[in-house]
Amino acid sequence: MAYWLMKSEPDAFGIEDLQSRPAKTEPWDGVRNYQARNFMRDDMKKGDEIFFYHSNCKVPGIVGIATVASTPYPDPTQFDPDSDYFDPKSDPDDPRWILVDVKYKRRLKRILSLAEIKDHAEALGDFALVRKGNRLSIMPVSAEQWDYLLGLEKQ
DNA sequence: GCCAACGTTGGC
DNA sequence: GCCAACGTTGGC
Repeated sequence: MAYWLMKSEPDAFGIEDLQSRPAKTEPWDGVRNYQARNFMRDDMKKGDEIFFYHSNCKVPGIVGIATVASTPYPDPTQFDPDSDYFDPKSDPDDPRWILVDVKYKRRLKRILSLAEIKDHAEALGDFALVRKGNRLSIMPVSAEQWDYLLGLEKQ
């Protein structure tokens, strides 16, 4: 099993929104970055665990845990002219944008803020989240990093 | 609201 | 294929 971190802006879609969805599950649509897409398309497996991260907000940080709840499939919003994520260049016979469903598991007992995570950058090793200029919205987390961060939750 | 960092686009 | 211009991300 692999571990991931996925960013979302709480103003648009936060952990509470995921929790309140039917089946607590939501298609992770709108990803329009190839590297992030490739993680979903090529590497994610059903049951993988995800840190749910709130970005672009007052206290950015990890707020909960979700799981990968589907195999990869085409993001329907790319073919919807009314969607913000419509991509006229995407060919329905060879869809450009692929997503997975994400399912709510639990909230953390406390937010692990980006500031706190940065304080532990050394122990976390080469963690994409705290790399300078990082803008990836989906990134891998190693088992060691996962365990370390969950350990912080209890402190 | 500012701006640094980064990805994408398109002219040449 | 280069690279300037532009748009977006996301912390602060």
